Formats: sequence, C-alpha cells, structure tokens
Amino acid sequence: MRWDALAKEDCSLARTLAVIGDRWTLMILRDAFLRVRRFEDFEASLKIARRVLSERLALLVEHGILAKVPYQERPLRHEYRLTEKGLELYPALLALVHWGDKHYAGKNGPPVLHRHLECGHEFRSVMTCSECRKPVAARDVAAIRASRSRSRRA
Amino acid sequence: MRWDALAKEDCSLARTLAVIGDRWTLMILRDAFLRVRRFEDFEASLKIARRVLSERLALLVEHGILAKVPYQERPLRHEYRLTEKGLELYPALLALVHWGDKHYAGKNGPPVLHRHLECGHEFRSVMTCSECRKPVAARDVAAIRASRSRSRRA
DNA sequence: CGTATAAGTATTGAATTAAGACTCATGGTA
DNA sequence: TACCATGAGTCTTAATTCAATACTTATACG
Repeated sequence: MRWDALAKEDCSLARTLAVIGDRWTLMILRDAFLRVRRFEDFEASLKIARRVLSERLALLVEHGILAKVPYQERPLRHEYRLTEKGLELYPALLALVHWGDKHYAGKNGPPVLHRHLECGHEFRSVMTCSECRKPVAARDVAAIRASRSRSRRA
Repeated sequence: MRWDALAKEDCSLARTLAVIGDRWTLMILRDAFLRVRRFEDFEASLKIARRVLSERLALLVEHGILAKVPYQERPLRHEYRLTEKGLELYPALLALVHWGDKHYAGKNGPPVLHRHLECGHEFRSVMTCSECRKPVAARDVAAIRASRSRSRRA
C-alpha cells in the first residue's frame, strides 16, 4: 500500500497516520508542544533536512493542525502555532511519552516530567472511560464494527 | 538526524518513535489489537511488502512488544501476540483513533466503536491525571525538565 | 557595500520501500 | 511417487523518500 492510499482506508487510525504518522511529523509536534514555533528553531532542534521540514510544516498547516501566523512584517516572518485541532493530539503524544518513560528511560529517569496545573502534582496520564470515568486498559475494551456502513476496521 | 539516532536522544518520545514510530509499525499494532496474529494475515490485511513486514515484526519481537509463539509443530508455525508491554500502547493508539474519529470520520461516522466491558457503554478515551483523577487537556500541563541530569526534552 | 538573519527552494547521492519472484519444509492427494 | 498447496519467509530490482549541503530572496545593520 502506498503512503497516500492510507488516507482512503476506512479506518480512523490509518487516516490519522496518513497525516501525522511519519517519524518527523510527530517530532515536530513534540517541539510544537514545547513551544518551538519558528522554522529555524525546528530545524536546529530536530536536525531535520530543511526540505522535509518545510514539506511537513506545510502539510500540518494544510490540515489545520498548525497555523502559520505572522509575528512581524517587514520583513514578513511567520511562526507555526498549534491550533485547537493540534492541541487535541496531546493525549496521544503524552501517552507515547509515558510509554517511553516507562520502558526506555535511562538511569536518570524520565527527562521531562509533567505537572497538572490544576492540582499541582506531577502526574502520568491515565486513560479513562468517558461514560463511567473508570480507568480502562486494553483488555477491558471490545472493538465493534459500526453496523450501518460497510466499514471494515478501526 | 538519522532514524536510528533517534533512539539515543534523551527524549522519551524520540525513543518511543525509534521503535514504533514508522507508519507500518503502528498499522501492524492496530491489527494486533484487532487480533490479527499471523504473518499472512498481516500481509493480506495491510497489503504491506513482505520484506518490510518481516523486518518490522522482528523489531517488535526484539523489543518485547510482540511475542513469537508457536501454535503448531510439524510444520513449525508461529504467531505474533501482544505482550504486556505491547498492550500498554493501547492508550496511545486509542487516543490516535479517537482523534481520527473526530476529525476524519466519513459521513457514516467512525467505522469502529469501542465498548468498555466493565460498564457496557460505548466510550471515548479521556485522559485524566493520575493524581487528582480529573480530565487533563494540553493547556493544563507544564513540562518540567528533570533537574538532576543534563536532560534536554520530553 | 558587505554581512547577517529568517525562511525557504534546488540538487544530488544514499537509504528505504513496493512489487513480485523465489525458497524451504511439510502435508495432502491422485 | 509426482504434484500441488500452505505458511513463513528471503531476494532482486525499480521507484520513492531522505540527508546534506548549496543557493535564493527580502530586509536590516554597521
């Protein structure tokens, strides 16, 4: 299957990955969440090829995940900021980070901790059920194909 | 930066992506969560090049995310099953799926729904704080560099 | 005028992927 | 026994993508 054919799969994960599922895009988003905003700062932080960076930023803007906003005129300069849609990726990113913390942290422990501003504590993210509010693990979930369409998977 | 150099970054997301961050690996894991287990079934489901599939499966096994277990002898045949470590990726995957459901579902709505077996309802995953149990969004979180080491990012 | 900065685009050689043919061990069948 | 099928790969080659670096454009600074 081709990369761009993923977007046409009837599967929300495939469609998500068609947009953000390459290795650089997720690293760009990590930086964006850490408040990196300018082309050159992304480049320096990631050591990414400029060509790839400009292509990925353009794709993220096209999808409304980042917004390109001018921060000065004369000379015109832009920065890339997360939109609401982009901010909504945070749970996914944080879940990946916490998985990495658990399984691949070096001897100093995780390099970055996360503080919940509301309660003031360092925390891990816990996936819970939107209906009963209890924590949910993989074994607690059944995937159900939506019936009315010819859908095939999640 | 090279792909394999990612693993050496002092960043849990980079290290996570070095293992599972390519487009095929995440699709393989999706299938694994949907109980696909055999080489040929992954291949048929994903239309992935066999070479790439065998390489990715080997990497996942090497990292203890999938386990290769024999399901028959004579001729010896194996299947690939999620380990505990692999199952722990579920929150990240489900967060990506729900993001895709929200932003890229077709007119029929999401192709797969998820039922929480404990309470019996269809649900979305909600990221909550391990300490105060309340829902957390991106703006509620501060990233803090761990102090004792020369760490640089999350 | 010469240099610097921000944000790219262009070029080229290296690495990765896609598609499909081939292999190997075993088992069933005519 | 000869022939075909199955599962799980490996091999080869051509297409695609990526890395590294040079070049471009607009403006400001000294």
